[in-house]
Amino acid sequence: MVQNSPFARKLSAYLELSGPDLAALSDVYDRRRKFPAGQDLISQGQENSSAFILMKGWACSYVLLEDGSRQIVAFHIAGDTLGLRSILFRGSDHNVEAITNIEASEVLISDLASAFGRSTEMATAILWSASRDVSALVANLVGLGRRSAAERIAHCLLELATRLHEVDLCDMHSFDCPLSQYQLADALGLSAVHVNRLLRELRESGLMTFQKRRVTFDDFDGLVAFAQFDRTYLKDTLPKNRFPSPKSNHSVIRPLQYQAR
Amino acid sequence: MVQNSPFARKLSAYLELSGPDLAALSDVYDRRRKFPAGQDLISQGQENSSAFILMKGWACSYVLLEDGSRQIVAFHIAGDTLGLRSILFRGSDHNVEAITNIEASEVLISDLASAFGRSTEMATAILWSASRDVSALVANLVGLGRRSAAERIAHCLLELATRLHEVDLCDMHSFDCPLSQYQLADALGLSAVHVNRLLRELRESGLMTFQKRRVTFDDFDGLVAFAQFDRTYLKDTLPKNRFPSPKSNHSVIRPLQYQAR
DNA sequence: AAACCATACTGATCTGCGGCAGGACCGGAT
DNA sequence: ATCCGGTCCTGCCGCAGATCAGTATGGTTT
Repeated sequence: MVQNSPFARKLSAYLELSGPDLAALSDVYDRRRKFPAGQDLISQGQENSSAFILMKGWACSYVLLEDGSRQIVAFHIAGDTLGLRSILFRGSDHNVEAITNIEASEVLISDLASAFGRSTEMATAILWSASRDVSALVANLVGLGRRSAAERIAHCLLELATRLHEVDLCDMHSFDCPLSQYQLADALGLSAVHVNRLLRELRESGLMTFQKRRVTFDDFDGLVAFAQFDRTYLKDTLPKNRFPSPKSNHSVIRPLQYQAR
Repeated sequence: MVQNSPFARKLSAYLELSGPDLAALSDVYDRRRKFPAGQDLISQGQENSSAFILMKGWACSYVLLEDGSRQIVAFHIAGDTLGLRSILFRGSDHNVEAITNIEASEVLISDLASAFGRSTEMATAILWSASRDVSALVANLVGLGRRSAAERIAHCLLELATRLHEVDLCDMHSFDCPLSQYQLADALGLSAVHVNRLLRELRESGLMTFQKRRVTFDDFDGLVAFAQFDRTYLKDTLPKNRFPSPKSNHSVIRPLQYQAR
């Protein structure tokens, strides 16, 4: 049950979780909460905000600017951590909003401390997981800076597909996507109108279709080429297995076999 | 000596480093290396790449795209960590280049493990430091998505000034800046030509001057308003002091007095 | 001193994308 | 059935910023 949770599955790409590790995670899962679509879980400036692990549904992190425009920083799906930075800071530097109805487990700072105390590997696994999120962030930043609008759209949806695939929510041909064109625009630094136009162009060129909350890749290879999507992008972030195995007897470093999944 | 290193100073905003902690850091500092301006310390795809702590000079992280354009992801100054993600991954997902001649200390994965094993606070302090870097990344991403070119330039230079101020390399009125207009353009998603024009406009409007490798804020308050620069931006990332103090007797959590510096 | 190269700087022209305005469609509330 | 708010879709116009095509300047090498 707990082993099958999306977060445990993510971490287990890095190390094999032991019984006590899983028990610690299940403490967190007991603090499960539901939020309706549209509600903010975390607000900018809010002090002592919580962190969460997203169990079900979609969410996004975003920042509001003084002029009223907003920039979505990341989309989150099952297994992602939400607002982990915030619990280390005095106040949150971003908002997190539920896109669909969601279920999320609250993570207390004491959970983090106990996970870190549990074993060096556990601490490193969490740092590793956080680092993957940073890699995604960097990829988005590069897109915003140097890719055309159409490439950004294609890239974003390909990346989402890849991440959904990791938690078995996408077969790499099509997936259900609850995002509105406005949300896509806010994530990609575009206007909703322009997103609409480009989606039509992508559809007419036979590369992909995004209609009725569903994304379909009509010409996957063509789309990958068009978006200059790096298929190895997630593979590069696989863990090294040269971590020295120290005194801890809780966890066993798992050899590199993640690719075979 | 070691206490005065820029990285130790950064971490000591979070916790008071104990003797053994400092000793561990000094091991790292023994592996100090020099790199000439223009050289890559870390290359995209490179396996088993190292991480570094930048001791002196400027560097930047960047990504190259297939079409030859590049996006600079972050500028690094003294005290910043370089390529920390890479040592957790199989290959680096970005390049790191020396902008000036630099001195950097190599960080081995065993250093990271031993720092994590040292104490829960040490592990959390490193996570905290990494989280601050992520916050800066998010701020850049927001700028690329939603700010005008001139705002981005102003914002970027104000942010650099703030960070330099933290390590006593800037008096918040002017600072030496080794960046070329090309590098600024690559960081802000602009063409060098346009950066040049906008720097002239900023100069003519009396807000700031960037000439001869030196940035001067002619009208600091005006510039802050123009760039919508959030002065509290770094304050929000100050540590909480509600971390539970556990078994470790190495380090003492320092109360919140960082602002008073 | 000549040659070279990197960077700074400028003007003319082109274009990708935003802004606005308006219409179609749909599901939910009354 | 009617209203209403949200989302999708389209056409037109204007502008921010890219691209091209240079000149100027200052530092380094020979």
